[in-house]
Amino acid sequence: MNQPCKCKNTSHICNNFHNTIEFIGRRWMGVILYTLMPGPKRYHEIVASIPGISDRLLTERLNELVKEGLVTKSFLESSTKKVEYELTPSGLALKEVMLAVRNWIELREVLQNKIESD
Amino acid sequence: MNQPCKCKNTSHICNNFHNTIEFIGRRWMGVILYTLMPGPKRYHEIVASIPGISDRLLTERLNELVKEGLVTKSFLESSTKKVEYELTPSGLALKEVMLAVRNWIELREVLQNKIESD
DNA sequence: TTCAACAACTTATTATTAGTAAGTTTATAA
DNA sequence: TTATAAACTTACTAATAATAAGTTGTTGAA
Repeated sequence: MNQPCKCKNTSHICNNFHNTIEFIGRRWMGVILYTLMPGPKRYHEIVASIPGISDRLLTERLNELVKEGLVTKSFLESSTKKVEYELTPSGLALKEVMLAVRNWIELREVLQNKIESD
Repeated sequence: MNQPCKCKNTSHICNNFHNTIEFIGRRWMGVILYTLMPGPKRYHEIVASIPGISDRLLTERLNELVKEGLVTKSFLESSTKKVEYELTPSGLALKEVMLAVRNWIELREVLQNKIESD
């Protein structure tokens, strides 16, 4: 996804930032990462915890996450039909971003209410 | 975008979280917000600081931001053809999220290099 | 032991979103 | 007064996502 950053000497926006925020903002990506935060999950467990997601998109998003090194896929019990997905250290490190988003949601509610009551 | 959060009593993922992370992750949204962080900008200044963005999409994203109360649009000098876009307090509060994303990018580089050299 | 249901996809088709290009309107500058 | 620029708007094409159905191996009950 990203190259080593060379943004020190330009006035433009860092491409890594651009790529990253749109990558984790792709449809379902955020919630997939979020459900994996507590620990590894199997495919159908992810489906169960994300109402509305289609299996096609889930497969696609999980593949992208594996490709980017944020998630690992492992086969359980030497079976090709039992898989488990788990966040890598890089993936787990996104927790800070998730928390920042959650904090913002709460902060925003406060700010909007304040404005309405002015 | 969001409703008051009722997630305390469900095992599912918060819809506000889902909506929010995909809203700020829509194409160009992140970089538009990022360029507005230092202060208000005129339309053509935003175009100039985001290489590759089309004016159609920029207009669309700015309208969405205004609608969500993250940006205000004001007309300068009683002219209909000079506009300025500025972050609201809610919009500005997204800075924490942006910083978390930037931190993650750096952290990830460290983690990936560490893994490669193992 | 076979038949049904499940896990984890894959393929095909339709709908939504984004990108490109050209046109519009008011304002300013030469 | 004519040209250029600012800030859109419209029309059309390309890319991405959603829906629905089909595939392949696995497990579990009758």
